[in-house]
Amino acid sequence: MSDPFELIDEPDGEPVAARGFVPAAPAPPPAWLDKLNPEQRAAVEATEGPVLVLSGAGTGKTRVLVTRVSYILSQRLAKPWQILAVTFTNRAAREMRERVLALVGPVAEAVWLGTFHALSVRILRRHGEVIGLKSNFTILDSDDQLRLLKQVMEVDDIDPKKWPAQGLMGVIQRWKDRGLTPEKVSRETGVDYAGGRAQALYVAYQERLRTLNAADFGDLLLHCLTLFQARPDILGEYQNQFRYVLVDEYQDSNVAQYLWLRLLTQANRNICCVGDDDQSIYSWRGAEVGNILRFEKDYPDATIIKLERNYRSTPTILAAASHLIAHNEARLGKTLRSGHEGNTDPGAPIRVRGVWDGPEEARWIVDEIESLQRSKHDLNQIAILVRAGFQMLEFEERLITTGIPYRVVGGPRFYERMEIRDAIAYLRLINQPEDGLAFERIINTPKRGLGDSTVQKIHQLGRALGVSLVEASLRIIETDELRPQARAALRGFCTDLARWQSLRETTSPGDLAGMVLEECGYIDMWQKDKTAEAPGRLDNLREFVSGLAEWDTLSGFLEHVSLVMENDAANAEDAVTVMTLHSAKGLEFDTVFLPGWEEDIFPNRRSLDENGQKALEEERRLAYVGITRARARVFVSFAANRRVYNQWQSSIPSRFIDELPKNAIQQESEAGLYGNAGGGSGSFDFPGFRDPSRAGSGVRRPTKMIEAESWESKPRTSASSFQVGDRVFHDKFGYGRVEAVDDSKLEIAFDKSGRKKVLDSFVQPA
DNA sequence: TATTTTGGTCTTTTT
DNA sequence: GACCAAAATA
Repeated sequence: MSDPFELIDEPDGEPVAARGFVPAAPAPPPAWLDKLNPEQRAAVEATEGPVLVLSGAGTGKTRVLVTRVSYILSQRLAKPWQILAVTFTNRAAREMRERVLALVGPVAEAVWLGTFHALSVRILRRHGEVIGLKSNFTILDSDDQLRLLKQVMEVDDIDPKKWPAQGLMGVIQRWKDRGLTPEKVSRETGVDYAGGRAQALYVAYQERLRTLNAADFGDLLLHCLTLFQARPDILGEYQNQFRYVLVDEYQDSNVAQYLWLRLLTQANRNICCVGDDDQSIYSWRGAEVGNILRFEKDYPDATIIKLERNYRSTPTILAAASHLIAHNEARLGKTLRSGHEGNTDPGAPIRVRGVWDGPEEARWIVDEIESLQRSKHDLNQIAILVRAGFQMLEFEERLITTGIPYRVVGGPRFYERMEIRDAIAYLRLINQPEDGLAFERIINTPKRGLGDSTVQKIHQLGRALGVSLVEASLRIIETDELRPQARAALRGFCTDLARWQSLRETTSPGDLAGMVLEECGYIDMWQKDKTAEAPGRLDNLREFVSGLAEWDTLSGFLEHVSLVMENDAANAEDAVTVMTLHSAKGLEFDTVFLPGWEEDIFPNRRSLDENGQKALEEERRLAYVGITRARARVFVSFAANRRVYNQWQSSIPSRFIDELPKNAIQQESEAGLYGNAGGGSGSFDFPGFRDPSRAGSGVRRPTKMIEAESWESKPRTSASSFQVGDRVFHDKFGYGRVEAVDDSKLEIAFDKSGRKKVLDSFVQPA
């Protein structure tokens, strides 16, 4: 790629002049600036001083960030490595990098661009010794964290039934999110966990991490803060280096990230934060909307720019989203309006459909996808967005049976599979012998006759001598502590490990991994395994090894794995996307399906129970995010019955459905289900559901639901023990009389709630 | 030590 | 109903 701005200067290490930098000869404004609207352009050109860009959905937020970086480079306001651009997700970082590269060329490679976590790692790899981390430290995933914490709690005799490790993990993580090291935890919420020992356990946990030369996710930020505070000289270097700082999705930053930014920017204050309070959906993870709300207080001289022109969605979709989000009270207040002025086409209405149950919902959605496919729609432009991961299964099944290609984002992740984690554990141990968690994971995988008792002994010795498990193993095989069998096996393992370690310098990671897995017998183990999933696991291992070939250092690969838990290859082909609403933020599609709009699912019950009104508003923001992902078509659906675990439960349409403007939606319900078969829209009631008192009027006699059911290959449930005319009682709806029986589905005229379809397992004879 | 059985938990969202 | 961890059994 050409480089019109001649920016590939050799790095000079030290910035020429930290402040008052004026380009010798200002370059003419690049042509791509003209493609911006006035607000966007203002946000790009306001390079000096603090800037807050309040950017509604689809208003060109990423474009502003990308252009701003490019602008700073093209105007020679800074060298590439003097720009710090922070994103929230790896995907956002990748996209931003690609787009900046496209605008200004390969110089952009040198920009410090990445997630908070990735950038923190970069800093810690360099200066970690200050806070006691060697530069090859391991980053633990949540699995390892939990395992480690369990060990710590066990030492302290905490009853895992009473105080689950997961709970303490949450407490500690929230502390870390707020930038609290163990000493700083005082009267914070959560100290009374585990009978008031939470803080002591936090201390112990951090100590264990240190001896393992490891850090968890929260530590990456936290250690940076400690480092900056302990060594003003190092902080000063970074402050000097980063002349311009840009932050994406600022509304999702937590306290630790806020402090991180503040430390790095307090010298020259050229910070530009972009965010949207209406899309703040991570408070459960410690995000503080307060950060964006207090920006003006922190920087009284801040320039504030609002982006409200939406170029993504049809006016109908915008109207629906705006109407919905207007139900929230805590807002900075922005109004989205269409960026295409004079456009008279409002676009298709949002289709809202009620169905009988989950499988029916999946069937309807996939049918719609098929018909879109027939009319030549790009499958990549279609997404099914669910509230929670478990909802995805239903759609996957249906997509598989119909043969429509799909991909699941954020689903079962490649690197979390057991065999992959095992393989990684081998590599981790080779890379970093102190990694005791990796050691424990693989010491007896494949089986070497080194069971619990042996591991316990190694542990004991290790703790007594204060050395790593590998070191302890080496010592213990020189003694008679272990039985001859175990001793020989352990000796063999140690010898192998030493040999692999020595090969690390001379062998590529890919070759090394292949060799290790072969020699340790891991491949063999799965080949001997006759279970159904064994071949798949071998495939995964093969893919794993070949994927490794792209890396030239082992540590580089391991870092990638721990920061990017997804397998980002193999994503090109035409496929429908299935993912959670959370991971959909920042993306856009022509067509979006939003299933499961039912009370307790969406808004999520647990969330509401825990955080009440605040949570409801966050759920509503999530709905807003979902709708605004769509350019042209939105489909909302809800089912009258859901299977939860093994039980059927009847459900009520989500309150968010009522919050959509009636003139923007087209309501449709399954024949017989809501009494408006034949497609009359107009009224936005769902008789018999929302307003039981009116259920009687206009309810057409339900047609049989078997038609749909017969598609299922599942065996029929045995016929109901109820008969027409029986008096029954239902927990939710009270007393009633059975009007019709269809397998296990009953149609019942309830005395108080009108006529409903329910499953026989929910009623009892009255 | 290895395998089977039981019992408990899961379904909120992720770097 | 599926998955995991701990307990019981071979």
